[in-house]
Amino acid sequence: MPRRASGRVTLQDIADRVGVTKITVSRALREPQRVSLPLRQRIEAAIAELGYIPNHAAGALASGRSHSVALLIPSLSNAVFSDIQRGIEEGLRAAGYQLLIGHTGYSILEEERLIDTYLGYGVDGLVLSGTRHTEHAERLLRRAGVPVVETLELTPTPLDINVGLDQTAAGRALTETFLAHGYRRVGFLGARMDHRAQLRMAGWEAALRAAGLSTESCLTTPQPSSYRLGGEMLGSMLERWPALEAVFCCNDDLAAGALFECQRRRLAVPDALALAGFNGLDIVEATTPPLATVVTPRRRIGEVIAERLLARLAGQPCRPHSEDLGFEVRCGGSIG
Amino acid sequence: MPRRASGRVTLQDIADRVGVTKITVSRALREPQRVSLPLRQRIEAAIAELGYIPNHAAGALASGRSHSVALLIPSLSNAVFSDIQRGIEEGLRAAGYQLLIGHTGYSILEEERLIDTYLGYGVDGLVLSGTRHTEHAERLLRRAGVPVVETLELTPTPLDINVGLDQTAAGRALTETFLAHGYRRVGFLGARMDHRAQLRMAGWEAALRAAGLSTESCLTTPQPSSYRLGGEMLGSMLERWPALEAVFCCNDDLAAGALFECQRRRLAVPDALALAGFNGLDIVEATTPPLATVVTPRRRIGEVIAERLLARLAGQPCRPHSEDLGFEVRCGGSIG
DNA sequence: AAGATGATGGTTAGCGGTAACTTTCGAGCA
DNA sequence: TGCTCGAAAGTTACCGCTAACCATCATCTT
Repeated sequence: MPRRASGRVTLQDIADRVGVTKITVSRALREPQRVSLPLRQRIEAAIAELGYIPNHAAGALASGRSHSVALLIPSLSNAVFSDIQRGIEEGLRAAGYQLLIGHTGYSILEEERLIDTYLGYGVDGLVLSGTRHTEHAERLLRRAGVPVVETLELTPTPLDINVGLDQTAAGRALTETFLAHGYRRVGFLGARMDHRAQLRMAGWEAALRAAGLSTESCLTTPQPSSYRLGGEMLGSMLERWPALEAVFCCNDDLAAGALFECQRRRLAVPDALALAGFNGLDIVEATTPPLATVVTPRRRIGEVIAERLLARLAGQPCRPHSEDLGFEVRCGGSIG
Repeated sequence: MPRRASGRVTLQDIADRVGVTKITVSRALREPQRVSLPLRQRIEAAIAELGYIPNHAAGALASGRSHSVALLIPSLSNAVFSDIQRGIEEGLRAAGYQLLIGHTGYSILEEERLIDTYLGYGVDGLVLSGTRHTEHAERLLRRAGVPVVETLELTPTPLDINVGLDQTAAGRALTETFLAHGYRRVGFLGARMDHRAQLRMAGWEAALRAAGLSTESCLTTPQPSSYRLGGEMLGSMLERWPALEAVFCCNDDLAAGALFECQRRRLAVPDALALAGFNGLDIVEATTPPLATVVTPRRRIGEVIAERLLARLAGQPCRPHSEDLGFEVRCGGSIG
């Protein structure tokens, strides 16, 4: 009895070809040692010959496992997320899991939509950037019964697994480095102002408050970061607060843009103005002077996520918890 | 009869709750106008109350359509791909399609694996970066019966839809711009050396050959591009070919790294050395001087991909073809 | 008033796999 | 020789959903 004419090759086609039942073919693929060698070889030959593509939708439906994990990231062009992705992917691949990616564009609504989609495909785990989600998304996640990782920032109330670093402490530490070098008028320059940027800014404020200094010189925008924007915003800040001695930019891109603007204005860094960024991307070492920054352990975060996820997928239970992987303040040459 | 205790909420649970059959619930979701208003409202209430997550794996299995499209990209951190992604996503979302992303790390083997995975999930379309694939991948794609887009570069033998630009012509045009400005010793600096980098290099060679000039000053590496690497490689080139007048870097990151290195060496750009990159990313306008580059219509490429894909998904047939969206050479200030 | 019509909802049969149990059969052992 | 046992393959049922067809009933026709 022929299968639907148009359709793709199924297990049944392979089975017919070899003269066995489809469960045997299924086993030859998933548990080869359970099928005798000669038969297995004939099955493999038939698979190659007919060009069989396993239907994961069907497999996931029947077994409840898909051997894939979804990672939802706010931005594709931000190197922060690509480092984390690499760490996760490397760990998962070794265990036979595929990493699927979704792009949220910093929108928790879009995140919700993707959570729904990927859970609907039956992914075995989910990694989210950040700890803020829609109410509906949290409900979905709780009911889903799969391990969920929230990453980058830390939260006292993790949904499940939380791996990251204390963004506020990092912002504070960097600001205190400025203070330790004698700077007093330290501004904050922020773009996008997603939750992590807000936390860093809170750290900046806390450090200044603790030192009894003004937190007035603060310029933020919801626009996405770019080199151009960093330059423009630095211009605005200098115009508005000419006595500014140092600027903490909420990420490296903005800081680099600010540095380029200083170069155009022939404003010496760090003598006339000190600068710092956040993340420790490639560019901070390329500029002259190298930029001060907070180096975040992104690769390591990805690796730890993969480890924790695999442990859970292997059946190891654990209760919600946070892991703080720390950070490192680096002075570069832009704080002097 | 109770459903499995542990499991998630299914259509049947909603149906039981409301007192109808599951097909009615299914219709309420997919074709609301086919279900009477009062009943629909009761169904919607039950869905909200019980927290139903549709199982797309099952839906895709039963219907053969998943309302999702996969995009496979070589690198997450490269802004080139994020621009394309944005263009595609915007177009697809309006039509109710989800864009799923896979990361190949410039490996066609990994690409093959992801093609297999996503086809196995029943995606309705596939967008690939580049035109080179494994033999097995091409076989899978041909059999899959879904629209396939190859993008960025052009090929005389597209699998299906091909949208991009002529990388060789672009490399040649940029090199000819150097020549038009009187430069004679024009080097090529390339990293990663994926297929597109090779095509650009071929354009550089062709332009120099046509002008009867030497193609000796060429330095390439399989390492991934970075600012640091651009600086280091420029150093090597200057050491080896001190008389070099201009360098065509195979992308903007390398060019920026090279420019930073020139600044460190107090080598005036473009007076002592001219530089150019490729792609037209944000950074080329941020540096001093702005970098010469080839601006590629990435966003537009993404939009056109979405258009073509949607036309095909709506049933409009078409035979394999290529679309050339062109490019624009921009001199910045680094060619003088 | 009888049949045609359209709106609404139900029935049946799968999509392509896998889990769990069962059958078959030859080897090993007392 | 009779029995147990394990390896190898088969049977059955079902995962959650949708296509295609069918049943029902109020509303129109003429």
